[in-house]
Amino acid sequence: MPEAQYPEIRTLALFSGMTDAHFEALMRGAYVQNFPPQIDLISEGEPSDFLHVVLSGSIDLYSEWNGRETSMATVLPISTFILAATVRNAPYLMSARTLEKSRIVLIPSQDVRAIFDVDGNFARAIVGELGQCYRAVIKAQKDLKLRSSLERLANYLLRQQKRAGGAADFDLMFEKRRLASVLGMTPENLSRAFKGLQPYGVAVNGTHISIRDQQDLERFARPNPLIDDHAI
Amino acid sequence: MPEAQYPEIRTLALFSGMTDAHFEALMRGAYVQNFPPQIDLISEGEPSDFLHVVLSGSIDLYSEWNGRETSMATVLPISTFILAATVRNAPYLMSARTLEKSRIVLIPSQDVRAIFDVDGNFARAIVGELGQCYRAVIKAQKDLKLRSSLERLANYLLRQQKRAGGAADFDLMFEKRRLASVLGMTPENLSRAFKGLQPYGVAVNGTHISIRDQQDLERFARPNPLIDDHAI
DNA sequence: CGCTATGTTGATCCATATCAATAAGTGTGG
DNA sequence: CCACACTTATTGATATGGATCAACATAGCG
Repeated sequence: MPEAQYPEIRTLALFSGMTDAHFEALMRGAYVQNFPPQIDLISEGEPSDFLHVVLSGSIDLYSEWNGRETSMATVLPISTFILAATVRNAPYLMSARTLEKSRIVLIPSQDVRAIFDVDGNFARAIVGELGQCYRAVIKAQKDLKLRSSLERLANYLLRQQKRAGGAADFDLMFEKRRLASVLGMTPENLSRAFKGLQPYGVAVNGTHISIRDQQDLERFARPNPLIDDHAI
Repeated sequence: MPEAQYPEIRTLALFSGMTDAHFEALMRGAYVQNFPPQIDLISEGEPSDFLHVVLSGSIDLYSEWNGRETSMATVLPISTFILAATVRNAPYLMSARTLEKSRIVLIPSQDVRAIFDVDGNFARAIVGELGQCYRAVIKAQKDLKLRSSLERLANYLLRQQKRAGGAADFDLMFEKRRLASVLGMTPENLSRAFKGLQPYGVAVNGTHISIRDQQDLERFARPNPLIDDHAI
């Protein structure tokens, strides 16, 4: 793996605390690859051969059952995915595909486990990461079980607005078809849900969103830090 | 904390790999307490002061939002809960209450974090535990997003049957009211769902379940290891 | 034994899915 | 650059899963 890739990976919380020797041991077997859009990287059920790091682009984590499919999450740079499967040496629970042209680092899972076994700092960093992932899924599950689809959309928009810097106008990060799946609804229902938020000052034009009266939308959405705050 | 409690906690995967010195340091600040049924142990949003270990009884993890409530999971002996909040030093995302008379060990979270900081083996054990918790929630989310309530119930019954040893007859572990909440439906809908499974050979009498033709039920339920296998 | 919580059943309502048709983008090759 | 194909988004009509409301039955429990 080319030395030029080191720095941006090294700065990830997951890798920043380990010794140079261990980090280089990890990178020795790793390699970077560019993928076109809509390429399947992994399929659920396969053994976890590689820990993946997204350097650029974006990844859709999805699952299938009985002919149905749902988007579970989106991975954006710079972060890792399928860490849990790697450390547990268990099969992937989700499939992954590129959403756009993406640059991915592949680190052999056995190398990750080998360093994990001897490097306490790396183990602690993994705890931090897994703890965060776990809490993110719990929040997603609360969102699903406690809110209607209209409420999920409203809170999603408020979260995205915050991510985009808090301005009243921003753009959706991915196509509505996928947003619907992430939010656990059909595209048709999402289309109607956007209309359902018009009375609360939400205007949609393609991927562009305007939130006219944030107070008003919040009164309806009732965002809650224990569901919506990504930092906690 | 009385010495007599040590062994059963010590054998937990989470604590079995650490040195005696560290384990005793953890136990020094810990204490055991007996709680009656229906007692709130923690509330979501509170700082994570204690890591909890259930020695006997059972615990309901639940969440609330906007006047609604949902059961997220049930904790059975002998296992820990709210580990993620403890290691991240973050507020609880779920509330916990006893379902029956329960015996709980309370270990100060700061002690857990202190040992975690110096004991690599403990850190690795926590990775194992968190990885498993994370994967369990992912499976639960797939169950919720990919299956109808009837399918969730059918697969739940098959999982419980396996847990109970695989016999055709077994008893539900908790009341239907709570089961409905865990499965993400109303009690009325659960009642009807049980009827809806009669054509597949499911008979219900109070908390007692009989699965007349497992093949038939499985043809409907289509259990999948990547959702239903707790071991993977 | 009665009180209270839980479970069942029925009637109805509502949210969301499904089906179908159209419109609007988006990319491709001539 | 346009015409075409193809995917995505919207809109309408309808079906259905599941929630809600209400009445009643049942089972624990003091």
